[in-house]
Amino acid sequence: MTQTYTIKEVAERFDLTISTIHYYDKQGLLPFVAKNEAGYRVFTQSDLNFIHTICCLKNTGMPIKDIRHYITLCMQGTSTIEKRKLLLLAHKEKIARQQQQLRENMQEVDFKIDRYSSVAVKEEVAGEIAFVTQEKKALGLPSPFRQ
Amino acid sequence: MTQTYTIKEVAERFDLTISTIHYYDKQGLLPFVAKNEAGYRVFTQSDLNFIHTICCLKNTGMPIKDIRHYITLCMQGTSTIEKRKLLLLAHKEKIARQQQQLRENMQEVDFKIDRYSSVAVKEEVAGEIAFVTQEKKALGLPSPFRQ
DNA sequence: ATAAACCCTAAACCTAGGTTTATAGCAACG
DNA sequence: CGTTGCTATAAACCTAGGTTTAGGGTTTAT
Repeated sequence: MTQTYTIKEVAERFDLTISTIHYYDKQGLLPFVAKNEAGYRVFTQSDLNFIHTICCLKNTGMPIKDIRHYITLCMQGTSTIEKRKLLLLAHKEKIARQQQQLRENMQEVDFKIDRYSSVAVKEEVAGEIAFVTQEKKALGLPSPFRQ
Repeated sequence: MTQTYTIKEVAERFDLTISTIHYYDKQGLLPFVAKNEAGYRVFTQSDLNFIHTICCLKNTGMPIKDIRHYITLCMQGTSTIEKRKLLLLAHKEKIARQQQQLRENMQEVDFKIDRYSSVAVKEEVAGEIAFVTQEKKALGLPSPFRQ
């Protein structure tokens, strides 16, 4: 017999809550999930494949309405293949920009950590405080430190 | 004379809106920004340095309350250097996990794009649809395609 | 056959991170 | 000196992405 999964099993497998799956269904992300006579959702293996894709898009910051658009295209058969590809290519660009952004900011954080790891860090930070204070003073403004 | 900047200039430089700067100030992210006699914010060069750091932390997903904590530590002088360093090290780990997550999911997206770029894509997708439909049918469930 | 565990929907609620609106005080230009 | 533009605060409003609650069926284990 073909295996099926309950909503609880799916939630555990993808580290989602049952509520989140309900929410995704209501948002039109799970049109492929069927229900049994009792009205319970019945998840098949291919449903899990779709949900894996949904999580992948979600984890890379795609908004729910765009994921819905992608899934809707998938449900429309082979005629939408080119559209799906373009949608994913555009998303790939977005991911690449996120990666670039993270790389740049990671460098800044690393730079600060390095500074905080220097043997002369106390002197350096004290010097910075002195500079800021002097800059403010020259303008007749109060120092922001030790409030 | 030491240069200063208006809120508008700061907003433009960091690609924020004036409202966002007001909001950040209200959230305690800008305790270092002084005001002139008229109550206008006066931004110095070192204020811009702090704001640069704030944007860097924000762009890597640090929540506002954590940024506020970091800034508060900065305002308390050299005694908090170790705490600041630990805070940034923890954040660096979070960035690294985000990078790992993006890398993995990017691979999946690439894999899908490759599939959609195959010469036999139409046959492959049709086969997938057939498989899903058969799997559902075996369970007495309807096919989700072409709704 | 009944308690415990599980599933359903609908609707209210929540949080983060802003944005908008209303009202009013300065500033700079012609 | 008035008009236009910039700035301020407070408070209401907004959006995304869920979460919680309420009320009610279903399934499973004892």
